[in-house]
Amino acid sequence: MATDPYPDTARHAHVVHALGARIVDGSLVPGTPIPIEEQLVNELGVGRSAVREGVKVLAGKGLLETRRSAGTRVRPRESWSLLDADVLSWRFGPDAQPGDIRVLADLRVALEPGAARVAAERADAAAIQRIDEALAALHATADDPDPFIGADLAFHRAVFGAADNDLLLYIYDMISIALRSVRQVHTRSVAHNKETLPNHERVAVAIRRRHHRKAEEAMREVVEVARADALHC
Amino acid sequence: MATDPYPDTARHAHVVHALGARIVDGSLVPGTPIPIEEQLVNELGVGRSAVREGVKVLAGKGLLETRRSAGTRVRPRESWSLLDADVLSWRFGPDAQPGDIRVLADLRVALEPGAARVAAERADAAAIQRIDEALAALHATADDPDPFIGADLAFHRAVFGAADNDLLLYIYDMISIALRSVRQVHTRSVAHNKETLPNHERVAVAIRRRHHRKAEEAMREVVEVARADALHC
DNA sequence: TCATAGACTTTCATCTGATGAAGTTCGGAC
DNA sequence: GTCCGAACTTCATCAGATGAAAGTCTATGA
Repeated sequence: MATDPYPDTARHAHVVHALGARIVDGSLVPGTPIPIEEQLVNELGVGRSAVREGVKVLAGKGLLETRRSAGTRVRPRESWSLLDADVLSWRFGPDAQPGDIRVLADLRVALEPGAARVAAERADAAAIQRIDEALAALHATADDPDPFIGADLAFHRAVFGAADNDLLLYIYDMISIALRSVRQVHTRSVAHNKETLPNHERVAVAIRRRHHRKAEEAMREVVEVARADALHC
Repeated sequence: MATDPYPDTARHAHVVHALGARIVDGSLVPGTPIPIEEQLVNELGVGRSAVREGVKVLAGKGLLETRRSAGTRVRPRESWSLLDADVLSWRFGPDAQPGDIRVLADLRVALEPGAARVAAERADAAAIQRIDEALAALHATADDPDPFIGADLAFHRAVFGAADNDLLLYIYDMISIALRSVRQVHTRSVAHNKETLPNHERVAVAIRRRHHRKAEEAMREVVEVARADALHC
């Protein structure tokens, strides 16, 4: 059952990861019963408590469903907590599906312009300053593909933070988990990076001026370009 | 420790709910250690296994953190899985904070216009038909405040469904959990309901015609009105 | 042949006790 | 006053026992 990223400690976390990853990547099909507790104990080399705790965690994320005496089965995909950090990292692993890349890119297009708009409505001085700082970092790293990714993520996070909405920020953080894994989506050439700077600048300026329409449009430009890049590769 | 919605069975679920609700409503402050296992066993009237399984589930949702020999403590709010179905239902209970209503209304403004836009880009014939059916149900229940709420939620869900993006749909389903609880956000007068019909209609028509700009604008109108209503009350 | 009641089996649910490991605390030596 | 270590606290995990509920099989009667 693959390698074990949790050597001695955190046995129950090992169970969570081992089963969770196999469910999300499709090895364990929804509706199918998973091996019985005793067999998991043998396969995973942990005690029954650890198995049960792990299974309960996955049930809490909507991936599993236990029924007394009827076994434990994988729940249908509609029940999964798709924006759970673990579920996302299992899904957007090193080799994510092309379809998932599209989902991610579309989600940004659907979400980020609106978030920029609300940010322009709600941003206070401190939030605006954080955006400006993030923008400066963006400019500073434009020649450096690797740090630029982090600066880019930080910029977008600053925008979401300015909207003063914890649910929105949470959504961004989850997107960002996925983005970071499938870094191709964000790994553009230096030329690409420089091209996107003016758009980012326009986002920051528009928010600073509380111009929600312009903030939204500028952000749309940013994420549309990112989507085109992502789908092109 | 409040009443028990889980009488005999599902002991661990009782633990999850009892602790989770108290964490999210602020009774248990982040950073504070919660009672030790033995005490929880006594307070909650369940065995140690049930307590441990429940605590693990909450840890999986980012609400708790256990450290061997150092107790179990409430994690900072930034770590919570804010879009988890349980966390949302604890937060947006019968008496949600006014600030949370604002967060919800803003989130819709940030999200739904963009979702409608992507829906207009991606909708296939079946999705468009589902939207039309939902629109018909909306018209049919306009005089009936209670069924109208359901029809409204169904319409918006159909729009999100048309975007062919499971993450987006998941986000909507979570929003919908919150909306359903704080139904004031959606409980408008019959007059209000009738006023909003043309806007919904415009959303449906724009998506049918693949006109993303109009779909977005119409949806913005819908959620801006809803926000104004929600913040006004 | 077929339907059905009841015994049997499987499998999760829970409790309990025992052992271990890793922080915490506190006293004592210097 | 500072540092070391022993005692203590508290979670981590295993193992065994009991229970409950759902499915399965079988024998019986029509």
